[in-house]
Amino acid sequence: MASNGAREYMLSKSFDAKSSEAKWISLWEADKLGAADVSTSSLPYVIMMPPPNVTGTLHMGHALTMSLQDLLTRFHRMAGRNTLWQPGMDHAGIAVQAIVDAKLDSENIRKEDIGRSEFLRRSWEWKEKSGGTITRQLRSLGAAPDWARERFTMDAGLSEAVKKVFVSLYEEGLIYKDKRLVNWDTKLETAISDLEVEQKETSGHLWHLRYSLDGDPKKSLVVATTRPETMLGDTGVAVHPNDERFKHLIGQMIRLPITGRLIPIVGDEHADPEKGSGAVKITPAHDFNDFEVGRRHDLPMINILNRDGTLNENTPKEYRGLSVNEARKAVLDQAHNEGWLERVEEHTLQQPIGDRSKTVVEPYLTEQWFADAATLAKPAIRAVESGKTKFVPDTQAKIYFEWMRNIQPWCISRQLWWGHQIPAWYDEDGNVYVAHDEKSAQEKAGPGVRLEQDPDVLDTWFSSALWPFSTLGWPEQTEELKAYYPGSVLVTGHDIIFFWVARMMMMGMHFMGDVPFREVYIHALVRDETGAKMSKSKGNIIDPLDVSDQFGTDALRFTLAAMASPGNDLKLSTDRVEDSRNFVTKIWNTAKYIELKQCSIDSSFDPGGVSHPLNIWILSELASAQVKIEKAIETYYFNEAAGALYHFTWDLFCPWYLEFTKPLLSSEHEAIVTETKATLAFAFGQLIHLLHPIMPFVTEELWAGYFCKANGEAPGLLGFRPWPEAPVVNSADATEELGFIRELI
RNA sequence: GGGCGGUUAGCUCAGCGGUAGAGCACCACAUUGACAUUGUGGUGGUCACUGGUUCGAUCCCAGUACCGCCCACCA
Repeated sequence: MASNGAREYMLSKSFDAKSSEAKWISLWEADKLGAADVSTSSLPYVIMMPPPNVTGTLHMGHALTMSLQDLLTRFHRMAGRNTLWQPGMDHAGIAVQAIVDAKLDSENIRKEDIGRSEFLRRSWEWKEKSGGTITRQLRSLGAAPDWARERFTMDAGLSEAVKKVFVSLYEEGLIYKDKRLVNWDTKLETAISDLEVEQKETSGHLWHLRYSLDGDPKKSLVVATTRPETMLGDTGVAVHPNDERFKHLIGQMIRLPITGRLIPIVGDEHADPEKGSGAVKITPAHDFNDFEVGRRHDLPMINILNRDGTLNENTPKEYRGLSVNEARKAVLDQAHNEGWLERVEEHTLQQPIGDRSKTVVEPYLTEQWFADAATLAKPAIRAVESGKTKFVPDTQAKIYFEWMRNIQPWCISRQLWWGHQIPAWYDEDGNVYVAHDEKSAQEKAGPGVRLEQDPDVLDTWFSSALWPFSTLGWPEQTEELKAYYPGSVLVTGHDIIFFWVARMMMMGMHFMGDVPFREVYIHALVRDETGAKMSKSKGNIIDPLDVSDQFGTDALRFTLAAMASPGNDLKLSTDRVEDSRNFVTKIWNTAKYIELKQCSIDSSFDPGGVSHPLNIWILSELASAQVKIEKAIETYYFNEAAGALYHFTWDLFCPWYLEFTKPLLSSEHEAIVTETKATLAFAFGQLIHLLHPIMPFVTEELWAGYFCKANGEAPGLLGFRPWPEAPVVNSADATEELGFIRELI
């Protein structure tokens, strides 16, 4: 090494995040940093990336979850594990269909006119474009999964898994067709699951309607309703069997206004004497409670709605084709004019809204495919009870249990085109043949029978539920499946415990006989400044790429890690990111100082042989910081790992140690100078390793830009290097001085 | 109605049985010294409230208030 002090700076004045990021992103990929090696014997470490939807762009929540997963993967890779971070994307059935629908709308094209195959072609086109955007964005967050293994939920292989699972569950009686009320999205014209319905508080009215008894128009009964238009489908009125006011009326008939239909008064405990008027109208085809009452009393079920939510041919002529709101007004007008509108009250109610379409959801009587979730849930519940899968933080397990123990049948069919078409065929008599493909369906049906495939597709979450094993090649018994199932940890937000975690647990237990992952780390949701969930429709998205452009990806990642304390949602402020950016700069300048002092890493450096108390001190502080960091990462206390790195660097290493090295390095004792230079280089080199999982870019840059060059080593990726041992120092001879230093600081 | 979480400095948040912490903001001082994307020092807190356990509680327990979220239901 040159010792004339005239050597030029190798490190630039400041860290240029943008160009550095571009460089390392492509180098990591070229050198296959993320590649899992199924043939190695080292212990696997597996994270299944929650596949982002192919819709739109990544948001701050993605930035958080991806940063944490990347951090974990990098840490465990350096620690010698055979890591697989499995990337991919989800076809997001409803979301994509809604987007393609909207584009068609804007071109004044009806999807029925272009047909299913053209619609699918356009959807794939969207997928290619949007999916490319997302993987680019993922890369720019520093994510280095095993890109060669990228999967899409509608890949041939994954579709194969979906068919296999459907057929097999059907044959086991765990998938069945049933005619019952489902939540119906009137805009997208499809069934959706309970989970896809949001309740939105709206102000409305409670209308009291007076119905006359048949044959005795002087006697009447008042019912209260928030939805008067549904009376066109009423088939009864219920009163509580013990309600003294009404019990004598049970069994009598009412002449329903407008339709003139005769409907019975029934006694049912659903009627709450305290609520409304005490008598409740029963619309079995358009209300979940009324459906049950209708079943108990064998009332007819009259569907009054078309698929688009307008009134159908089961209503009087003048009502047909009206929207629900128009029909409501018309019913009320008529009631007012005819004198049976008793009174009106203000009333707030929860209106069901489809989470994708943001339009009204109607309970709708249709035939749909259901999965027997209660049966599938049982082993999945036991797996968490017995600790085969652990939730972190463990309070999240309660939420899982609560839902799983009260789980309802899962409506898995959707009246969409984009998705996995249901592998069921019907003959002309409506008999159903569930089979892997048309050929085997034909075999089941017999020769010459005309078959038509079910036009519906499966709920997106049906294929996502298989992700932990379908991505590994299942149903083939691949090497990957053997090596990488079950996964180590699933990292996700609490908003999809029900949607996804629960269903992966069910499918994993059923088809693999084992849990899909040993731990579920539930991280915070990133919220906006008011604490509201960020969402496109609210327009409160903070784009992580903007933040990373402004402050650098390392700064963003460090901020997210520092804020990721378990259990709490986090409200992101750019002040914090700015501070992290300053931290990156601090690290950069530290490296420049070390370079200026011409320190270089000596691979034979032995921390135990260091004798100057200051050098012993910093190495022992480094060791204790390192232990903290390792423990914090292993227990998912990312905030503590980030905090320990920050504290060590900014409160100990820079202001104290670095400052003290200034006089030491001008010492006349060459041994002290040599030892101090070596310790500086060693400690900082080690620090770069410890920082790498959180801040991959600046650490790679420093490793290659200074440390490798200074040592004449071939620059290898820092990400491939082994996680260092914590230094062990021999402090026996310096106990007093160490005590003094610690006291001082 | 059921469940979960929160309440700590002006702001965003850590901490957690033994003189209350960070960053930002604010104030003062420093400056071509690795670093102005800086350094040093400072202002600022009945740790929501009320009881209890304890030698000692911001921390544990019980309750109250307010805030947020999830689930269910509302004629």
